[in-house]
Amino acid sequence: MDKRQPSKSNIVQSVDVCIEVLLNVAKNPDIRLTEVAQDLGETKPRILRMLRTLERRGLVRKSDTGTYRLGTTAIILGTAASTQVDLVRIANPILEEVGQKANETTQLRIIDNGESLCIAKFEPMRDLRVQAMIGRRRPLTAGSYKVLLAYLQPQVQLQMIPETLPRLTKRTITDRGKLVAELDKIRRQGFCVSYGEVSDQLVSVSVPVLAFDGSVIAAVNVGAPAFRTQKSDVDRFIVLLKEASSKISVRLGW
Amino acid sequence: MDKRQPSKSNIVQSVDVCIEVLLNVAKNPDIRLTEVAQDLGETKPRILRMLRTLERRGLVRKSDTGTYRLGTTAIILGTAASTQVDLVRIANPILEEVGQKANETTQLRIIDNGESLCIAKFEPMRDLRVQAMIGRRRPLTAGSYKVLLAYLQPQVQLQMIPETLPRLTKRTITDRGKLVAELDKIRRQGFCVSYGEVSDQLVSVSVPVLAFDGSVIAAVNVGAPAFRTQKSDVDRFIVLLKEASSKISVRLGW
DNA sequence: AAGCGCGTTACGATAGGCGTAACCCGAAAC
DNA sequence: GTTTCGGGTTACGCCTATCGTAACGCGCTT
Repeated sequence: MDKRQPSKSNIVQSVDVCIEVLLNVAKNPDIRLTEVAQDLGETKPRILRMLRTLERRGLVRKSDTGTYRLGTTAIILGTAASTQVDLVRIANPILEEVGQKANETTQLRIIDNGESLCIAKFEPMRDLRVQAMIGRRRPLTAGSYKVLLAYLQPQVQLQMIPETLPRLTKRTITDRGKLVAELDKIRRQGFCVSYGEVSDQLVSVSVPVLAFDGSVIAAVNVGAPAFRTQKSDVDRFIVLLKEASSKISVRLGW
Repeated sequence: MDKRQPSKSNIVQSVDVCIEVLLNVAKNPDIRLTEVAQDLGETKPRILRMLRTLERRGLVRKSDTGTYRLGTTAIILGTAASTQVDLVRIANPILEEVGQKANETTQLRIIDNGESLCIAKFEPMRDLRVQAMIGRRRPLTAGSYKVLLAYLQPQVQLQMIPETLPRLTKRTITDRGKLVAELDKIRRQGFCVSYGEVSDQLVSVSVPVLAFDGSVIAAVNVGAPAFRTQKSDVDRFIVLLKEASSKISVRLGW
């Protein structure tokens, strides 16, 4: 999969390492110099230079105990980004609308690096709700995020499905054949409902967001606790999500 | 101002340039390679390598017309950052609370590079409201953000005040002597109200967030259209902001 | 056809950045 | 108290990653 060309490349290695450092700090708040160096297999002086450079620009901040976190410049970058990435900018108000109507958590997910990645979300104001998190990754093969897989070209699809399917709960599909059959069914019906495949006691409904040529751009999703979700609710979610999906497609320019 | 030490430095220049590129793309969405190179006074091949490296990691995205925008990784970085920067994480719900009660826009601003910088905000749900933007900078010498200046050490304060004060509206203070006197008054009363100093027709109220030692960390702010803001409203805002400020101070650990 | 300007590639020269080694310092160990 | 350890930091000489020049392709305008 992840084939990085051995040395022949037109990228700047030190910059690339520095990005790794930044992402590492993002993932592990309050990490120390030595840990970063170990994680990335680099030397301490090198990482120190990188962190100092990042700190000077406010991308990371060093606490007085010597640990590193992201800094204010990263916040600015992020908010700028969410207005610049069309998909997110357009989907955000729509996710909120669906979330308000369903009174449950909604998400926008894309395929990234063989996984599904949450890039926008809405959580309703109620005590008990599904927790979503921008940046969180999930396998493509479990839960209703399977829709992302279902609309790929067959050969791409197959190479996205790993040999062994990770089992998250007892309901997770772990047989490749069964999964492919399920994907076929999803494509025919245009949505996917998952009962406790990712987390027990959670229902998840997803609908694909399609481009003009039928290729899949993203998935919109409602997640809810199973105990308060009737069949009729699921049906309602599907309708809401289908509306949302086509609204996003249109506003993206098709 | 912008003094970069000639060569003696323990930072990685290529990384530093790359950050400049990133910030440049953030500020100018849909910018082209050549423009970036010109803006930064660098050669095109160099910037091309940088952009490619950033693109590979999803920090920027190249459109099919050859323009660059921030990418999804930047969004992830940003949301991670806003949970990692203590001040922002703590202030956000408090800003929302004040904003709901005042039914006007609230902001959290810090001193950054001789300017005031918005790092968190809340906008109420009403048709006409003050627009706030994370990342937007304003001079320290105009508007109620003067509170940030008012609580600095006198000598630091003076060196933050430029020779000539930028005039934004006819109400902006442009005389250094008058400004210093005003700052003294602000420090004594503990807040600052600005009527149309930054934008005509806008009222802005700010209260400092202080550390245990009395040094200023940030400012919390309410901004509102003048026509619907009575003296009594301003007084109410001041009370709300003072509560908010001390709540933030406490939750920061003092 | 010629000219322009953008993005891109190739390549040889060089200085930027690398790792090694050593140092500092506080905390833990003894 | 001294010693040891491990974190962070500095110094410096070698080397290669990275740079800029120059040239190319290509689309659009003239």
